[in-house]
Amino acid sequence: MLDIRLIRDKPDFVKSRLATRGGGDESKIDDVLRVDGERRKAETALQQLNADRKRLSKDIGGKRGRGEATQDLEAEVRQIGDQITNLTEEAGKLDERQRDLLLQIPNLPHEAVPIGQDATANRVVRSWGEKPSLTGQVLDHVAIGEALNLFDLERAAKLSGSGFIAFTGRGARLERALINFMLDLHTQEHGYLEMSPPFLVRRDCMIGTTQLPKFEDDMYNLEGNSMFLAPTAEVPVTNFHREEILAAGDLPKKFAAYTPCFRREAGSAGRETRGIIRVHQFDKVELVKLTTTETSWSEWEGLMGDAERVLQLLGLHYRVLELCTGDLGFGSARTCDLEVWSAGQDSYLEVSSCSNFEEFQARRMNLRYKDGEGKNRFVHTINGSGLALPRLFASLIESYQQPDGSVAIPEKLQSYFGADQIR
RNA sequence: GGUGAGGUGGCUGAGUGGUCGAAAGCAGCGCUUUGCUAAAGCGCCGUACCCCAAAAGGGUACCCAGGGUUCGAAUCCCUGCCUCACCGCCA
Repeated sequence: MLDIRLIRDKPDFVKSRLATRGGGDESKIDDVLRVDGERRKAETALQQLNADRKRLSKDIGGKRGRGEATQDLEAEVRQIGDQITNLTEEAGKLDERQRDLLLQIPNLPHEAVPIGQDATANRVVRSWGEKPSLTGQVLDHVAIGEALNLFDLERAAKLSGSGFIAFTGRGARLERALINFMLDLHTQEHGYLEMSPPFLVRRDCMIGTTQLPKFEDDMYNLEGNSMFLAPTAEVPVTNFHREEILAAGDLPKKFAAYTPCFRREAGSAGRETRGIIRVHQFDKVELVKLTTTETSWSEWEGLMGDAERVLQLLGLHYRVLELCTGDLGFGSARTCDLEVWSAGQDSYLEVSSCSNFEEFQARRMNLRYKDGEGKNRFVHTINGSGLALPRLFASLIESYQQPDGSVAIPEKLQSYFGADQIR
């Protein structure tokens, strides 16, 4: 959520930054300002009435103590009370309307974000490793997985419909090995605190991390819409300290969490849906940082490096893509995607989005910290997956497929997997 | 699911209808005095929002949340949420 004071003070700046996203959101700024003006007017009038009532009520108390008549005063205060009732309702509605509007406005892109309309303007920042040199027929992950019985898409569909996966046997073991490998790496070498959070979260949490109100159609909800299946561990983990005031000395806080993720993927049928690339439920190890204003950008770089390290240790070729303004997520100020090479698809595959939200999420969560001067400031939130499992899995078995149909296991993973190959 | 107890400022903890935004203590900050790793005294010490061009200053709201009673609610009533304890059920 943007700061209403920033919008009041620099409306043109806010509009021009929003305009770079190309979503037309800048038109909402005038609406917000109009409602804000009305709201403040109502609030000021209301406060005057409250002050009057307070003063007169005390007079009544005093007069009664002296045995004086108070009927006239009481009638006056009663009348003020009626006005207060009406104005309170009006002010409340305006306040709610302002909040609704603010929740619909995306974050301002950071000035370093390349300007562009869509994904074609995204910029490759760097790449690591080389595409694997595969000899013989190159299979995609579906063919490999089916040949080696690593997962069963047909039977998973029998259970839950299309878009679900069941890992089986060595496939399940490999997935688990990847999860354990990542968690151990992030907690033991990168200093993250492991967390195993609830997967079901309240509506307020979904608002806090910007899934709601805009993207409700993509979320699974239960219990009469009051509980949601988390679409990413970002939701429970980032909200963990919501409505708290942290000490600056306790920041940054770094969390690593493995959870399943649940997404309806409404409207994405037919897009990138082959195999296990886009499913309704997938496992992911997520990284979340809560930082101060001063350190958030270096922490963002660091988080990205931590996620990249997984790919490096697994020997997977990847590239880092900086998203342009038009492709940036709703709440993000700046995002880089990590994309691994998919030999089977002969293209890159997103496995992680590393985003810095600056204050945007913290304002929604009311998550603050006390800085060195004792002032309360909003925490900066950063997250990125480290990484989405099915896609990482797909890239891995495609990259390490052997001419004889087996799959080699990277050295770092062997102790977790318990073997050096799958055949 | 049942029964009981309870939710007050960073913490402890007073406060049962009127000058209570809230005693006191602890913690924290500042000053003074004395001065060997400290003590004493004094002062300050919540958050949000609004008014004001801004500062100064002023105001309103907030004692879990939402309603209600009342001229007036931390205080009385109702509902909800949460915490704790015990019982029941259960992986």
